Parts: sequence; structure tokens; C-alpha cells
Amino acid sequence: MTVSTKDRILAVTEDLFGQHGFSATTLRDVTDRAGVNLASVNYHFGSKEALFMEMLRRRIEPINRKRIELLDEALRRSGGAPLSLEAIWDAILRPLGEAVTTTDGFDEKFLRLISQSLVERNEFFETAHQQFFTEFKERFSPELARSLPKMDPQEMTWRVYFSFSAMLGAIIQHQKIGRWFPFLENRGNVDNMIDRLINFIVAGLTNSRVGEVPNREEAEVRS
Amino acid sequence: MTVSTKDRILAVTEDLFGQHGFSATTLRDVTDRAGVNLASVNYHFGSKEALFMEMLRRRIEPINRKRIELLDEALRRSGGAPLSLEAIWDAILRPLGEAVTTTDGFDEKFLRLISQSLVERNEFFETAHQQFFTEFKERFSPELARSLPKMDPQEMTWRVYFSFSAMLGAIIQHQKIGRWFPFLENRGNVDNMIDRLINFIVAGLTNSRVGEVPNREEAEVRS
DNA sequence: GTCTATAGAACGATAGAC
DNA sequence: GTCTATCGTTCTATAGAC
Repeated sequence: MTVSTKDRILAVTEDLFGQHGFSATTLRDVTDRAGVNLASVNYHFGSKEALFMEMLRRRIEPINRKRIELLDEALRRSGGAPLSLEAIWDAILRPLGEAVTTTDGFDEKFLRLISQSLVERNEFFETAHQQFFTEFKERFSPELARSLPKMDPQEMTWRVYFSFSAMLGAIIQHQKIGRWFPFLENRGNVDNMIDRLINFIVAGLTNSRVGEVPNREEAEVRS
Repeated sequence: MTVSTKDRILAVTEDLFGQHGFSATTLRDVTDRAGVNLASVNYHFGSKEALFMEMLRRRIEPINRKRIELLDEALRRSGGAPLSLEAIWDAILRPLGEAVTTTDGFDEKFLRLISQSLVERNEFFETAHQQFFTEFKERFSPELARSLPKMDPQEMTWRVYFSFSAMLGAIIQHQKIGRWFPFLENRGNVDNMIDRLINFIVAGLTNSRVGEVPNREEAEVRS
């Protein structure tokens, strides 16, 4: 099967963007590595920015589509009743896990791509990501609220923010996990990590010490 | 009081690096904004990389120094007994909070700087950050283990990883918090956020469902 | 649709006067 | 220690032949 010039450019762009980011990746790097001509980028995509946007869009949109599918499916099975937090976060995390999983376990390349896209500071990237996130957040936030009906909305919003932070931080920092914790087992098993991450997040979300701040003097020595 | 050319270059470098990263920031941007000559960068710092390293080093090192000071102080007060998780995470988070706090509340500029430095992919940056983190992690990890003596080491390492992820994710994503959650109160109050983050992390760390993975079918409907 | 060739601008770094 | 001027390189983008 033949791979089109366009697809080869996109594949190489993903690699280099994941490794070096937008500014540090030049079109010459891309075209040289892809074995295509420099001018082909502008022919197929129009500009460097448009190329990078297309590369990002075609990876992220399917993930969010799948997330919403899983959420709808769970709601169908529950007959519309509030879902468990585990089910909600499973719908959020599992499609991401599938996207980064290959037969060899973690696809570090793809994880770097997602990571880099999350922290890219170019304005047009930020606008795109804002859109990606907003669509999916507006679908999930009400479900989280339904599953935690007694929680103060402000308290819940903070916790949801920390939950997303934990998820995104775990992705962004994942390349460092081996250097931080060299003896950590199973770090190539994405499903295992997601299971553990769901546990961590649900514990943080359901923490009973609502808004309570430990007294620093008294809290010093653990009972 | 006069501000030296060197200091003005460093100050502007912080701003621009926080906003655009290393590659997208040019020396001309820096020197133009600082009102100094282009050649002064190479005179004072030697190269673009050396300038950015010096800028980063002088901001991060004091934070880690303060963290270890706070930990030692807490241990002195406890007479060497294991600390509460709250006390440990207070020592980790509070110096960061102080560093980003000005009289106007959150110093978004500094938060962006830290955030950008965490995700910068240049090799010399990564090596430096690895060193910054390792020093401080090797001091704190044993204390966390002493405070959670009954926990399986593998389980604990995963949770500590998620805790750091939540912390770093909260910093990295902080610029987006207002767009994600427009009605969130207190988001300019760094001490308040840190208090809440400590609660979230401690709940995740002490979660009783050790290594237990919810059955996805049964977990679907929240009781 | 793919190529060569190049325009036009911006880059990091440095030489050398003051 | 600060300046001007500039070197040599590299960048995105495009014109135009095939």
C-alpha cells in the first residue's frame, strides 16, 4: 500500500512536534525526514501553522468523540441515572489510553505529541485546544455534578480542576516517570496506570474533608 | 536604584520565555524590550542557552532550598518522628506559593515561567530540571515513605507520581483555569488553592482502595 | 502533483571602534 | 561595558518549469 506525500508529512510532523515543539521544528526538518520536497508542505497544507493544526486536529477529535460515545453508552445502560465517578472517569481516560497504546505498550511518541500540544503556547494552538476541551468539558461537567449532588459547587469545581490537572500532569510528565522513579513497575502498561489514576482521582473528588484546611501546627506529627 | 543591564536582560527573558518558550523567543525580542544592545547578551552571558539557564537557575534553586529548610524545621519540631502528609506537602507547596505571590495575588508571569520551564524540551533544559527535581525528590521521598509505612512501595510510588502530576498539572494548566471554569471563586488566592490541593493530594495518597480496580460493569451506577 | 531555485526576512554570534 | 555594523546561516514562502 502506498503512503501519500500528505500522510508522510503528517506522520513526521507528529514526531518532530512531539519532540521539539512548534517553533523548534522547521519545515526542512519535516520534509527532509519525510523524503518529500520542501514546497510540498505549502502545496498540501498552505502554511506551517495549517500543517500543525491539521496534524493535531486529526488526532484529538477522535479521542473526544469516543469519550462522549462512552458516556452516552453508560447513561443508556444506567437508564439515565447518575453514573459512578469511576464510570465517568473511565469514559474520559480510556479513549486516551487506547490512542496511546500499541502492541508494544505505551506509544511514547503519541504521548509526547499530546503532551506538547497541551503546553504549546502559540495563539492558534491555544484557541484550538480551548475548543477541543470546552466541547468535551461541557458534556462531562454536568454528569460529574449529578454524581456528587451534595457537594458545594465551588468545592467541586476546584476538585474537578485538580482531577484534570492530575490527568494532564500525568500525561505531560510521563516521559520523566522512568527517571524520577526508576524502580516503578508496570509503567509501560497504560491500562494499569489508568486504573490507578481513576482510583486516585475518585479519592480526591470524594474526600470528606470538604474545604477543611489542616492546622499546620497540629497536623505536623502524624497520629 | 539603578538596574544593571544584566538584570534587565534577565527580567525580560523571564517574561518572554514564560509567554513563548525558548525557541520562539529571540535575542532581539529580549534586547529590544530591555532597551539594551543586542551584543550585550553575548557579552554578559555568552550565548542564548547560557542566558536562559541562568534565568531559570536563579528562580528555581531558592524554591528547592526553602522546601528543604521547611522539611528540616518540621522534623526538628517533631523530634524526628514521621510527619503528617499535610506537613510534608505543605513544605513542598508553600515555597512555590510564596514565589508566585505578589501583593496583587497570583503572579501569572512567574507561574507561566515555571510552567514553561517544566515542559521545555531542549536537552540542556531537561538536564537542568532533572537535577533540580532529583535533589529535592531524594530528600522528600523517604519522608513520604516514613509517613505511609504500611503502604506497598509500588502502590505508593504510583500515588506519589500522581501527586506530583496533580501539583505540576495545576501549575501548568493554571493559565487556563479561568477559561475552563469561569465561575470559580478564589482562583487568585494562591494560599487557598494550595490548601485545597493539599487536601486533594492527601486524599489520593491515603485512599483505602489500594490497588483495587473497580469492576466497570458494577461500578456503573453510583449507589 | 512534484520539483528547482530563490526571494525576502530573521536568526545567533562576533569583530572592532569607543 | 556598550555600541554599530555585519557575517554566515537558516527560516517560511513562492514563482515557475516540468
